[in-house]
Amino acid sequence: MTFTPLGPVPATYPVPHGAEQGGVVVSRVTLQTIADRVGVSRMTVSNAFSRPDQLSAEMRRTILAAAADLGYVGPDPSARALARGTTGAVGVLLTESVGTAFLDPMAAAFFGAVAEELAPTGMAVVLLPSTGSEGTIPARDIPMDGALVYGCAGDYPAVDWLVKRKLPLVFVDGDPVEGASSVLLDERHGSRLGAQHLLDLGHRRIAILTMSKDATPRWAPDAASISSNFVARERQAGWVETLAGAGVTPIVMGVHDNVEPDVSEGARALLAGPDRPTAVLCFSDLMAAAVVHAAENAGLRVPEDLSVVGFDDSPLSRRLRPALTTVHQDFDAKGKAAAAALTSSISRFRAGVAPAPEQHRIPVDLVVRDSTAPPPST
Amino acid sequence: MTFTPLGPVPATYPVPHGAEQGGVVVSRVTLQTIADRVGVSRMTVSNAFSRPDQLSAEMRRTILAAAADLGYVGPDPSARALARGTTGAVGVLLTESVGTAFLDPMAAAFFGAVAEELAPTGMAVVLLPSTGSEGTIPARDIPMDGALVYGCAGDYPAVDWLVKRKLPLVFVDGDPVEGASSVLLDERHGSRLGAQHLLDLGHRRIAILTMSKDATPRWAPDAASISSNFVARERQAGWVETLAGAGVTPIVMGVHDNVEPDVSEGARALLAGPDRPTAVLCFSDLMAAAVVHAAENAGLRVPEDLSVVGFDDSPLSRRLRPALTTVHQDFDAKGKAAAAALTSSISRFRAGVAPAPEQHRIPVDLVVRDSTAPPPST
DNA sequence: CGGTTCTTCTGTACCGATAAAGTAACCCCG
DNA sequence: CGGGGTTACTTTATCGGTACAGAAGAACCG
Repeated sequence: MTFTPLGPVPATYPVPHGAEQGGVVVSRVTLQTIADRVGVSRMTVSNAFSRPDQLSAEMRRTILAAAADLGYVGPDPSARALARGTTGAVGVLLTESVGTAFLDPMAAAFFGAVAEELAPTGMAVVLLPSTGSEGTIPARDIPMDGALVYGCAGDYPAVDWLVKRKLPLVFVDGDPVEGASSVLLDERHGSRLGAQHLLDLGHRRIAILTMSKDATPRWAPDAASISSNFVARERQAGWVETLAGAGVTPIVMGVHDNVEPDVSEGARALLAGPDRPTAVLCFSDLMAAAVVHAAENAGLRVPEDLSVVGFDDSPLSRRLRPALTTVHQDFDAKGKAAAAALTSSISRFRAGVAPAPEQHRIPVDLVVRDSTAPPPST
Repeated sequence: MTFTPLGPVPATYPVPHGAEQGGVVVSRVTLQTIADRVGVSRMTVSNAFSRPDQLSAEMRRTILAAAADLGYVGPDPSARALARGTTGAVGVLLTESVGTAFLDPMAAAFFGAVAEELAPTGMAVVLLPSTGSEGTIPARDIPMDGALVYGCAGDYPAVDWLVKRKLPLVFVDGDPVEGASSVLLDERHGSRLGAQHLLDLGHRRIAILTMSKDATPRWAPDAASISSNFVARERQAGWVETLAGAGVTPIVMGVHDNVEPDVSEGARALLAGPDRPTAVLCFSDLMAAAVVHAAENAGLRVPEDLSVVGFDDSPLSRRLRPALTTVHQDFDAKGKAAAAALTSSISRFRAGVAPAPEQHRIPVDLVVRDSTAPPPST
């Protein structure tokens, strides 16, 4: 085998497309550069990096050495993405601004589980800001092989782009689009358990603290003002159904975002209102924590004067004093299921096989701790 | 203006590269397809999408209509990335497995802040699993315009790939490589404040609960076993320095990951050990919470029997009973600074200007709440 | 009315790779 | 010694765009 001797390399700062840099034009190192240097075809160099079984070990060593010498890192990811038709990344779309989504510990934990589960496949997760500006729309413009839609109402514009791109999609905690896979919690069952628990303890004056469409906390007696969010709707249905079965009509308070300070304000408003409840069913542990806090400030004891039920069983709920009675969800299982559904959907797509939507439903259960008790005996 | 009439479109499921699908070959819709249909050059169609000012409004409408009719969503992101040399995504590299990183509320909040800050520029954030398998290494293979390196030791292999790629980089909470920007907390000052606070209260038997290299909690009297992590090193230095100034030698306990259940085990071990301290300086609020919990279980009152100082001032610290004395850090400012440094670095790079590393140092301060008091008077 | 400047489109030349088919040399074997 | 099967490369044909330098005609201007 013959190849030209390896010379030194200009050590100038390379810029995209070999543009000018400090007066010196640096041509970027590509497969061809290496091919020329070693005296083989470009394809052989490509194979040295991407398909080692296609060439002799010796030639591969030679090529890799030349590449290292030239400061070549590996095939350009963008070019490879175009040529191969895959990018090695999947998107995650969030309804809320990405910032607030990460303030929700359950959401964060979910992403972690997804990313973790995806890591062995070598896929990275892209967070898609729903609201790109400057004319760029991430859901439309970012290269990706598929996407997870987390907690989004189906009518969301960004969801539309993803659908139009015909990307493999998995909907998590939200209404799925027809023909796509979904991973949902058994929300309604969970909220039924919570409501039944309070009824069993003897409570009759029960409040609900949940998500609403409005920007500021407000009384939300009507279904219309409940958040159009799938999760909020399902939980609401479970609570109202169960309470109605016992002839109880709940007081409903809605807040806009499941983050501080919204939840605290909502909790305060709820307890300050007329006809104070003896128990509160909360949309999340975060809200439950806020209610406990507000109760403390109002001189109420939990659970003696006020029972509080959370939702999620986040790490927070165990740390809190009193430890929170809450509905447990397995975010790890949720993340795993979502990641698995997505990868299977992507491989079907690549193989040119028709999509086969999967519907996963993650079970939940009630964890009774110290924040609930029978109502005061007044 | 003339153009051919618009006909119907085959409604078959398109696959990458116009591959075969159920026996029918569907050629993918590209700029050329639209150009042919409308009777203009491909370039004009490209301009209709990417540079509206380059053609008449009327022509643009016509083209967009034809595109919509053909089910064309927009220029293919991968192809565009190759041609333009930019991808619209920036990476975030984490030392830990991505999963555990998201269990740390401060880390999650930081990403949120970054993503939020980046959203207006239309950039998406890619989470890079440090350990891709199957021969793919995300740090090397994912298309991106720059990256944030979060809390990574400088000798990390994935960091190496990023450096070799000559991507614009910003190092956050970790040793920066030469020539790159960095965003760091004033860690040492923070830990000094915490230590001084305990000394001022009169404590002399003080323990440190921090990160170590070992997989299981253990006594870590020597500097060598402290985590090689920049943050751990800096905080340790601040604590030890300050305590040494008062002639106090701390008891040091190290845990491997800043997540449950590691921290709980470490806390338990610390309090169960000989010569129990009257105060503990913790690496994080999470650890502080674990110490408070462990103290409770051991029948100790906080702060009467044991003072606890956290680090981070996470939302948790305010909720906890007793509310935590801790070192406040502004993760929002950190995220904003990191995002800003990265975008500026990227635009320099694009312009072909030499990099101008920025060094940001985010201030911290001590927040005294209810978890610290003078030592028991025994 | 000739010259300059817009506006609006077109042509050419990449961007940096991969897939699939083709070719030449070699090896084994009856 | 000719045919089938490997191995090790090379050739050819894309992948789907964008940048930039024209070109042709309309508009402006003193």
